[in-house]
Amino acid sequence: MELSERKKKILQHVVDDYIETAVPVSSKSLTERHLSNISSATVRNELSALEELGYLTQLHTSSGRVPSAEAYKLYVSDLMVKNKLSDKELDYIKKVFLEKADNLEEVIKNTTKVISELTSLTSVGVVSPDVGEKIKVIKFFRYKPDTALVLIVTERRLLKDNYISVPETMTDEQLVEAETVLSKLCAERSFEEVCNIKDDISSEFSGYKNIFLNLVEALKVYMTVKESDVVLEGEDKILNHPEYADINKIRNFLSVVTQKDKVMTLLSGDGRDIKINVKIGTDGYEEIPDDCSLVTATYSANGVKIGTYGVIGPIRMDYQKVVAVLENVGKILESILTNR
Amino acid sequence: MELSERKKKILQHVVDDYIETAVPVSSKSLTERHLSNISSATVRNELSALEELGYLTQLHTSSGRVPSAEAYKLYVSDLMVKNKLSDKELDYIKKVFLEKADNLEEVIKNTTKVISELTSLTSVGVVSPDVGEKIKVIKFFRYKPDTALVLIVTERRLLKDNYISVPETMTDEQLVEAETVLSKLCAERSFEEVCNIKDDISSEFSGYKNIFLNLVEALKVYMTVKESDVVLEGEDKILNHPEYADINKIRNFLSVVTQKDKVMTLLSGDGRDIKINVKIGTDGYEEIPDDCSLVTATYSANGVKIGTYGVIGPIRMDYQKVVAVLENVGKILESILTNR
DNA sequence: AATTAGCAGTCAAACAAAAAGAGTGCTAAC
DNA sequence: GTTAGCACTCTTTTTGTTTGACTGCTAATT
Repeated sequence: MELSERKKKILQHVVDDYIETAVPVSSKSLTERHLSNISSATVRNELSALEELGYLTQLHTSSGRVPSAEAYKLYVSDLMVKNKLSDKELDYIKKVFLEKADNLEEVIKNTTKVISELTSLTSVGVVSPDVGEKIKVIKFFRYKPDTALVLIVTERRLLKDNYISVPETMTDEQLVEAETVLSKLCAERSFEEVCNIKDDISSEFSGYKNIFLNLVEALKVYMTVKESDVVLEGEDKILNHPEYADINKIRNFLSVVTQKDKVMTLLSGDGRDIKINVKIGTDGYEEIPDDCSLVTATYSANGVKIGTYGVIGPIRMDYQKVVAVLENVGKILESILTNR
Repeated sequence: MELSERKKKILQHVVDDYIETAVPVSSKSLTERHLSNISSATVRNELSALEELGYLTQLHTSSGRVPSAEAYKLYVSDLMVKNKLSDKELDYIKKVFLEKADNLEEVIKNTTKVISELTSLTSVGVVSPDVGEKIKVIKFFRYKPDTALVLIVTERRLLKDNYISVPETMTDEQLVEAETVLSKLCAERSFEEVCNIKDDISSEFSGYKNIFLNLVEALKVYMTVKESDVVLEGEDKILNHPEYADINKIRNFLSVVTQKDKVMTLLSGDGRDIKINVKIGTDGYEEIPDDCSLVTATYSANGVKIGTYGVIGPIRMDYQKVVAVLENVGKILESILTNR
């Protein structure tokens, strides 16, 4: 059912005010602040109707109204006035991204830092797994007699956190040889493809079968999101929100947010095309406390999805600001990543 | 002034009980629980004297006694009975350290995880900077036309988080050449020494002066503690302590603990020989909230200090357990690191 | 001289009752 | 459809009272 214009307007003000003050919104305050042309009694009737429709709730019979999860959803999709960031904020974003960042990981870290700073919320970022990434070069670096560091250069980043064991009997020359051969084998293929050529290794490569199998294991690690790919920033920001005055709520929130694996499943869920994605309330996601929202955006370079970033915080968050920040950061981020 | 045996005993019980219950300790409870041979009135006299001496405080005139920072210090150094860990706990520690860990960083992460788990406190770990470390090999890996990854193998670890820029005009062969030459130059010298040979580069090396200068910059990064060398675990554990029921206290604590640079300065301060180092209350350390303690231990391999680890938490913490955990983890850690 | 019993005094915490205040819902008039 | 006005509800704040856990002190005891 479509709401009347007036209902929409009133609902918008309720959400606006509630986000601003964290106090249940009364009919009187609405007329005083925004609706001087109609009486509080009229507003009361409308509020009552909006409650009937499921957009508002009351904590008790004689309290003001609080938006429901449904109301927030409508607010974000329809009601909310899109905000622009101040010049100061824009400058801040630009400044941070001007800093030297040699690799994707640093860029993500900067991103979450900026977002958390500007929104005063906990921010999360994750790099998508490398499943479809094309490999450019593979390099082995033996630094212990039986262990070698694996370096993998892909289109977008340099992976360097994996080790394979090599036979101590293998000479350095043989290892270089293996490197050359396997690099050739993998070049221009995606992680997925490389993992699937397990069986038909031609005679040319057969001497390095063991190393290759180790390599495949290493690749697999990068094909699912790793904990180290999840970046969190400002976990403590939640403490500044009045509705989190209760220790148990904080504990609950932190227990979600400090477990990176939980955050991973949260973020990996949405592979949709929508740029900005808002999950309000549980929305069926068990991982989030039901008074939380998750607002995320995906970023891509040259049309390929690189990762997801966003904020997680109380359902009563400043969506105007959050969306504005995510959009602006997104723009800058994409331009940086595309020009690499 | 030396305390009488009886005073010591009473003080010990007060601290024990207070650590256990978090409730101010009364004369009656002391006689009931531990001192059935003397009357509560006598204990009251002793408590009063101990308060006079600065070891105990009262929250208000008719409350039980709470240990002062001084009392905790005395408790840890003199009074406390050293505890042994249960077999279960020992097994747990051993199990964790049996897991494969290819590098020092992973070992530290495991260490902090174990400590936080067993003590229910926030634990911190930091790897000492590499100032005096001897370099074994240096490797450049060009992964973008103008950027190369620097790999440095030292006695204790593989450093791989630094990039230098190289002229695009430089061929891969020249880079390998530079690598060989500089590796030779640096081998068996410490970071410090390498940084100081800036001037007298002999003609043999002079062709790579620029690269060398870049390399020195990279080395310098490892000569001070970096944020990524600081590991924190269980930041949320503080929420389980009853004296941290106040949001502001939590905020205060978390603001220290989430800023790795603050933790860095905290941990880098103590280069003393003492194995276990206890800082109770502020003790002049501005960084710690004054109702917190920091208990740390340094670990070394083959006589060289490798880093520091420990716990940070409320002044009322289970020092018996903390010390026991740190000592046991320390033993295992040193044996692992020494045998590498 | 050290110990102890006993008691008065103190203070926080728990409880209860009352008052104040903010809002709504409803009715009747406009 | 809108609005004024009032009764009603429920929270929050205030105030007062009681209870109980301690201590400190004094005077008696060992």
